[in-house]
Amino acid sequence: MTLNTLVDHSNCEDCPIRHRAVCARCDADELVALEEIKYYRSFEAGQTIIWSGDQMNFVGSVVSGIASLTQTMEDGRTQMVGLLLPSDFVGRPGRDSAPYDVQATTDVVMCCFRKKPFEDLMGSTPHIAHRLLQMTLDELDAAREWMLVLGRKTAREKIASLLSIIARRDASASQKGSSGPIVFDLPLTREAMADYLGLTLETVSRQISALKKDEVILLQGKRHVTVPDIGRLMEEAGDDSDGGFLV
Amino acid sequence: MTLNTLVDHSNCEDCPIRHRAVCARCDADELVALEEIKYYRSFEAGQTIIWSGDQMNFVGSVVSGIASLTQTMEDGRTQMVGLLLPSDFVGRPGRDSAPYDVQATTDVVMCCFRKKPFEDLMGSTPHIAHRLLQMTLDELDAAREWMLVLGRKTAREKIASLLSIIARRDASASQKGSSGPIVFDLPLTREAMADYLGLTLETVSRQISALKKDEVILLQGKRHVTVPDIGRLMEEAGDDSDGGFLV
DNA sequence: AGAAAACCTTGACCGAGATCAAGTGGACGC
DNA sequence: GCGTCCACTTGATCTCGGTCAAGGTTTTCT
Repeated sequence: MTLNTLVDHSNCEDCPIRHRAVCARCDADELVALEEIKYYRSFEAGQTIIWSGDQMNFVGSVVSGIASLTQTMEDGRTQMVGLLLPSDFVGRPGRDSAPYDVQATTDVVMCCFRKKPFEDLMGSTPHIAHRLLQMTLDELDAAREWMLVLGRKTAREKIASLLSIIARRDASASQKGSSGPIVFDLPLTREAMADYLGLTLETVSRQISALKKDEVILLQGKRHVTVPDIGRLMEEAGDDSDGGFLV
Repeated sequence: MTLNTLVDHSNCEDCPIRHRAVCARCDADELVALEEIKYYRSFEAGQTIIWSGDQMNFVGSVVSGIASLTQTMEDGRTQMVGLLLPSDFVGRPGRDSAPYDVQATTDVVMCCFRKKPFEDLMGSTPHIAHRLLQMTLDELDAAREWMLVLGRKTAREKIASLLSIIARRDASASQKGSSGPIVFDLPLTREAMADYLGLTLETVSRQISALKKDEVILLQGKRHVTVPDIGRLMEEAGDDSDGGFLV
């Protein structure tokens, strides 16, 4: 899923601009070229960034906040099909209309590039095209991993899977390497979690309570989560030992 | 889904070799270069083509038959995450190990390219890299469309969705354009359908019987299906009028 | 041909998760 | 401070699809 930070930032620490999702290696010329066609846009929590079917005249990446990709049936059933975290890429070079809604789950800042010049740049810069292919392959793997979650896991396993992804992402951001407890704030409402997991919000609530009761997680308030033992959480998720997810 | 024929073959009718999935426009030089590194492999129905985690030293495309991508949990629960039809591409340039099992659902012939030379070719031929990006984006869209099926549709809708995809693919192959009945043979066992839809085989069987009783489909034997009214079938699938699926 | 193995169907029953409904608790505006 | 709203929790009940079991049909093997 786009839950992964799709990019290796390790050799890119002092990148002068914010679209590191695209510039894996901070090549100076590419950065200058990108710099010239970029602009920022802000969105408030709850706002729809792109409607399914809309013309998309930009591509870009999330700078801060969390956006979600959702599909909706006529009768209102909705399924979240991806989460966009900071540095994740949005848009499909070569396509003109969006295949699903993109919504701001929290307040979001995006760094956008006008599509046409970006595509031109891609044509003349194989490195960017290659990077984009790698990112898209990662997203495809993550989407397929999520198909297993949606199709075959129980409600409890689904919740554990989601928490485990978020926990491990946060761990890699802050307490990387250490095997101590992981602490984070849930960036999603119960309803958003339900839409991601193919459940109802009541079931999400019940299963979170159950995991709390069994001390797989600790809660302070409704959103602040402590995971005392990530291994235990991953067992609950039914994942094989090392996780499988590309986080 | 890889259910789509991912490539526009329309201007490629007399393509002299079989990897049209890669050569969207039959550029002569590319074809010659690809020709030099290609070879064929055959697999029998039921055989595993690639094991999850295996080193993959080739990429390629399906020439005939149907292959499936599946993920399996330790306890044996399995979820099919993609169907590979003729012309669909297999492999991830730039990656060395396979993320899921690839199995021959029917007898399969694949046209393979050794990975290293193929990657070299990609580097020197932006056109191929671009094509591959487009194909991967299509697969990503299809995978996400399938997430809606897995997460939010009822058993009956799931079956109708699958039949509808197969029917429309077959229709575009044979009776294209015409609005008459569509006839095809199911290329999957009930169990494979169940694995694809996140159901049990009993439920698949029951729902197919129900669709037959309601005359949404007609059956001769267990596999030969007639769809008298594709619009009706798509209604049953819960798809919006024009389908959504990129077939 | 006959036996065995796949593959598929149908029935009876059960349970995980949905649905319906009420209530809690914190944030915010007045 | 108090009411209102929103996100969340919890309970009671129902239902869809899973599970277990038996039987039928087609294909394959000997």
